[in-house]
Amino acid sequence: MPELPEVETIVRGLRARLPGRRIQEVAVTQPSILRTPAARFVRALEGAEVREVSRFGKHIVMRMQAVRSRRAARGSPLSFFWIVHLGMTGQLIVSPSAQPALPHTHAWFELDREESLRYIDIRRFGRMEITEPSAQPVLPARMERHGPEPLEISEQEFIERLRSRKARLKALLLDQRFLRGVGNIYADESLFRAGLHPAALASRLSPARAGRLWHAVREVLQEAIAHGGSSISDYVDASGQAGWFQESHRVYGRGGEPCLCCGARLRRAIVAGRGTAWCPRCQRLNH
DNA sequence: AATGAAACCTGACAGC
DNA sequence: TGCTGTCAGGTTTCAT
Repeated sequence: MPELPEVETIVRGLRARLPGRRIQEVAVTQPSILRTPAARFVRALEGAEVREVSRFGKHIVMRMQAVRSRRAARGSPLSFFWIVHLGMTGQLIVSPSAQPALPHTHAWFELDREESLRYIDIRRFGRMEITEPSAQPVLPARMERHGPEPLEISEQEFIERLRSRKARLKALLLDQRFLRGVGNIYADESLFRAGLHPAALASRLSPARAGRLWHAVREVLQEAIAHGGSSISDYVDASGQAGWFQESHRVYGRGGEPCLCCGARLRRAIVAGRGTAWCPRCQRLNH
């Protein structure tokens, strides 16, 4: 479900309500969503305080201040990361505690002021974990292998990175080790805006065309964030509101329909293992 | 290094 | 009505 713009929208919502608050009670009813053993997960989070909410690619990263153990009562406070990946259908929503749990609610975090944070995930592809408490907590090794943030990488670095790879553009944009945060919707939308074919080989791209892709990716992601993300079926922000960038999709979900630019019939096929839509006239393979 | 397929899940929808 | 097959915003793992 959620790609960078959706996760960013959720993070902004959580950032407005969570920092400074303490988790009073944790209930996990579906432990398979956890990467950390359930007992350790619950023990670490109960009583811990949210210090900071941020995004790392498609991950929500919350820096938590650990409960002071009696032994470490005089040391400096320890913190750890609480990391959430929403998979395809995950939702993290702050609701009044009195509100009954919706179906597929797999974890419940009771806050103060009669509010609770719920984790809902129909398909259960999402995962949560916590890291070791430390004065200077570190992200899991798996995440350290991710590529740069698409909105932070410079045009020059993007062009070099792109042209050093042989894969198809679509496969690269989806590869989190190349760039972190782009998924199927924004890969297709970016390629359309750059006028590049999804199956074009990265190594054969001219610097100018690679630069166009850099601009297109930024533009699409920034516009999507400004529109609160794309809601296809499940995505909602931290207060349960849908986004509206799906109204601005130019190719995603429009296979068979006319191109908004030239009127040609948009194509749809599997590229890099994922459903892909593009305009055969605006996005040519041979340049 | 790159690609493809399969696995992990539920729900919506099309077709019969 | 109900069955079957296909598809869906993602990632990981394994074989080639």
